[in-house]
Amino acid sequence: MTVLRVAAELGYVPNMSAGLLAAGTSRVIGAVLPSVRNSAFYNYTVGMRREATKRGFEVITMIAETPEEELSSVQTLLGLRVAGVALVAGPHAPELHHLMDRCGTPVVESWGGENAIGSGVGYNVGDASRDVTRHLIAQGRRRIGFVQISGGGGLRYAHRLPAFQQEMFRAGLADDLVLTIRASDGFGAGAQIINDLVAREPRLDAVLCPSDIVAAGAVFECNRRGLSVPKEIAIAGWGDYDIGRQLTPTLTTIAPFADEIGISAVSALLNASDRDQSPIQTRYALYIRESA
Amino acid sequence: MTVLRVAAELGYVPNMSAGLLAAGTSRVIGAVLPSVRNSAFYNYTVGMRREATKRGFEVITMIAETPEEELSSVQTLLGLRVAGVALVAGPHAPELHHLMDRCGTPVVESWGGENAIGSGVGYNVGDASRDVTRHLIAQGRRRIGFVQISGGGGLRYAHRLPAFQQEMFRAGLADDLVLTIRASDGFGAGAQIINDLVAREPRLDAVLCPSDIVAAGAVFECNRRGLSVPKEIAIAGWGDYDIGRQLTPTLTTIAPFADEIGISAVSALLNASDRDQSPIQTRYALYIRESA
DNA sequence: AACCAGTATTGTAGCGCTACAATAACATGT
DNA sequence: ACATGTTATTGTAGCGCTACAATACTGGTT
Repeated sequence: MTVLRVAAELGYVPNMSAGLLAAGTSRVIGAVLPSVRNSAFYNYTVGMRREATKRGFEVITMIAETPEEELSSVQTLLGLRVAGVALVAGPHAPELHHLMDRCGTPVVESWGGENAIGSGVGYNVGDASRDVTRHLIAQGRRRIGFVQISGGGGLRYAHRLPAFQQEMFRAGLADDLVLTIRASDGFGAGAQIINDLVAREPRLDAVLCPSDIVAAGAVFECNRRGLSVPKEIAIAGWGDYDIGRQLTPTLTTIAPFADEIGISAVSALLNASDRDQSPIQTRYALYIRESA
Repeated sequence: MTVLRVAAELGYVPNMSAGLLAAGTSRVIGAVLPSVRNSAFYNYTVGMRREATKRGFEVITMIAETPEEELSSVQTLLGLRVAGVALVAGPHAPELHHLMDRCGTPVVESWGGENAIGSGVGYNVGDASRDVTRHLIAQGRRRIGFVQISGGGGLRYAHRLPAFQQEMFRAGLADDLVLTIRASDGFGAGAQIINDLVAREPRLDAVLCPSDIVAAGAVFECNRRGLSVPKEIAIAGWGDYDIGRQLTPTLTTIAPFADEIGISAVSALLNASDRDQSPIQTRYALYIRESA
């Protein structure tokens, strides 16, 4: 036993490469993230780490902003012979599908569900979108604008718009007040969307934003214009970010329970033996606060 | 050559463990981050990836929220026999120093500088703090509150308070309006600090916040109280986060050029052969905007 | 004392590569 | 034709571990 003490003293760390090479399995799982600027992805990693630690695994993450970077990250991870790869839904390099099919390493794709690579984990974005829309309609809002995100992130939320339009149609309301912004716009988009939507519909009385960040930007712009939220206009966010709780008014939003996605992703990865390919649904909630 | 095509077709990825074991070196560098909830750390990883890619390396990151997690992350990375380890300044597990000393793997510690493990990379936090303080004093502010962060993150900013106090003393002003908040408080801290500081000094005319997030919270609280920013009270942030540009008023802040820290960290790691242990100073800037 | 099942110990092949030695093929000069 | 230098090809040891076979010890039976 004392040999271990001395070993530790000397800074010895077992060579995982060798161990892995000999044993053929490692206790490391790899996650590829498309940027980590928002707390949702952060919570996702927290969930992954919690579940992984519980089962004696470690999580290493690689950040990839483009499909090409994602592919090369996955190759690195596969080269390291990780026990599993956790992907996030989004546009993938075409080779990636092929690679994951043949490599034999378990994969999950989170935040998407639909025709995922490997098993899918995510919450029902369509239902969530329906919930917010119904809530706004029930409030008596009639001219509701919808803002969607283009580019990579947009893919994760493909079901939002159809669900919105379906609900609007069912209520006999116009569902064409739709605006598309670039994914990277951050807070700055908020001002833009209020300008554009008001220009198109002066009597605009609600906006459904793709994230709390955009929603916060929209609230700032409404303040500048002297438009009162929620009296004259309702603003709904998405993602339950910190800022939504602190803003005046606090933001009504969809909370995606991102940590549960992480937990389920790791579980799916490590139970990949039982070929239960049915997508895992995680929970979400509509938090009704002051802004809508 | 066609064999490579077939190999790729079959989803073959070279086993890095084997290659590493044989060659003794990998082209992967490992970074350990203490959470990635703010854009500063994100930009840091962007810089690291840019520089690493340029030199033909990959970056894998592990997130560790406690010194123990950090230690175990480093062990995993060392087990993987990465080419270098990039740490972020903060409280480390005592074993970590010892481990890094003996393991022979190059290390850098970023965001700190002072008595770093391995080579240090960071900007001069003291100078930055001095700059903001001088700016506030030059504006005619006299009763300036200073908010610091306790816990892990606080260590990265240890030089802020002394620099502030030095400048205040030099200007003949009271330097004891100091408040300490917990690192994790986010936006919520903003309200708290305005309450506490005003209670201690009703004629408070400026606050130096530890982050733009806290500063934004403070601005929100001032709005609620009907305190006009910057007319009655100046609010300075730190970190140049997105929100600071979008808030009304926009936030005066310190921009740390985090991507440069990342670039320098990777350079230091890969040039570790030349034992140039002198800390690397990266740039920063005081962005004077509306709030102060 | 001889036997056997059960347990602890030691020894060794081999994981998939890379580095480099050994060898083969070739060009050049006398 | 042969020696010599130069480049291309092939072969092989070994990186640090793990899995498992081989062997050495137990203690309880007959």
